[in-house]
Amino acid sequence: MGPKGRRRGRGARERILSVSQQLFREQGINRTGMDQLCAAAQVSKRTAYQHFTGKDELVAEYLRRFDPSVLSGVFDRTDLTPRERLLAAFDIPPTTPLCPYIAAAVELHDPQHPASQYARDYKKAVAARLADTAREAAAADPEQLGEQLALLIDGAAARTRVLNADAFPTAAAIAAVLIDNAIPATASDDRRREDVSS
Amino acid sequence: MGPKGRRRGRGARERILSVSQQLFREQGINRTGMDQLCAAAQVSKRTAYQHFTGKDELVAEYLRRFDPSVLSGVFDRTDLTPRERLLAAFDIPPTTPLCPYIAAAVELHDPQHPASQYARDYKKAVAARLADTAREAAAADPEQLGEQLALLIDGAAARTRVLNADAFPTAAAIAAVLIDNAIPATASDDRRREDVSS
DNA sequence: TGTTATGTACACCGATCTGTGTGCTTACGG
DNA sequence: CCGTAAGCACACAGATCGGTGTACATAACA
Repeated sequence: MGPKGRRRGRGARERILSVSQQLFREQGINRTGMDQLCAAAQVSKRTAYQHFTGKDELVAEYLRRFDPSVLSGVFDRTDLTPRERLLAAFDIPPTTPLCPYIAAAVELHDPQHPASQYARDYKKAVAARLADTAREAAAADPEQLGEQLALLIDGAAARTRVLNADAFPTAAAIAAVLIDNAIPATASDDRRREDVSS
Repeated sequence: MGPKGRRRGRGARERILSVSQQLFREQGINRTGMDQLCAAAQVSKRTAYQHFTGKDELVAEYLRRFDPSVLSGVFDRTDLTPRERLLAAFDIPPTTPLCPYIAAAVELHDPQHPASQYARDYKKAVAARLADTAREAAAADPEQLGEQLALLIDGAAARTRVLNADAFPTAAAIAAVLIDNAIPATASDDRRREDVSS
């Protein structure tokens, strides 16, 4: 239990979760078998099932490893004004096949599945964070703006997947309109970055 | 080939496609086996594979049976002004588990799959129809508005699925803002239906 | 009457899936 | 040095999957 023993594979559990990030995103959850996953993680199947009671638990745990990079990565940028932070949420699609939460909800197809429940919680949390930031930016109705921006993000993610083309710029354009409409022009930052290209 | 013979099951093909609509939507594509599907359609598996070369073809064909009810159902309403038609596209979520095109793209997970390709075509067609209607409504940039509204619809669909709560009202609110911004107030119809409740 | 589609019933194939059972190896801790 | 625990290799169970092969039944048309 303590941080004593255990050296063999230097953290089989970590390796399993690590390759889960890769394989579940690249191939999908259903199309990634435990055999392949364990082989890629250089872990025996027996060991995997000693760390996770089943694939369901593994999938749920896999989903819980995204917040730090995505969610916090945007909202913790103190160098940006709240208004800029809201827009920055649409600049994160460098190599995103599809929001894994949406993918999991669709693939598992069971709202009661632990992973589906977590996906729901996560989406609510993102909307809440957006609402908080909107409130910081002195938006008229922060909750509504947060929910609207969250919908835009999901729409861009889904549409990017189906069309195989980046839909985030479109979403960002809508977001700009909504933000301008919701935040009074007398707000703290009305300095524009129009001509400050590059 | 001709419309002559064939009486046994009175259209096995139709029954197969009919239950596909139900089962693929209720249970998902991957979780619906051909055995179950054929049993529900009261069709022998052998017959099914004489009508469709494989499940892939069946899935693709299954997706092609939605346009009439959804797409045309909204755009062909001549009783509405173009502006109202754009908004009416967000009033169609009576019993929609999830847009089947998004679901298929995620579940099949192969952009080259016939069904995925059709999903792409369909989404483009919807955006084009929205753009046409936007042009009818004298929008400033019809293509952009069409793409934006399409994104809102997809966002509402995805979010409804993940959160298990209807997200179309939020999308409709955004749509109203975008439409008001894009269509000059001097357009043909500036009659409001604010107080005309029920 | 007989031919030809069309469909049925049902066993069956090989592949793949999640999950176990079993015995062997390795490394650390006393 | 020896016990213990973590891990490995590997076969295997049981289920389900997509898809086929085979033999038989029915109905329309000649």
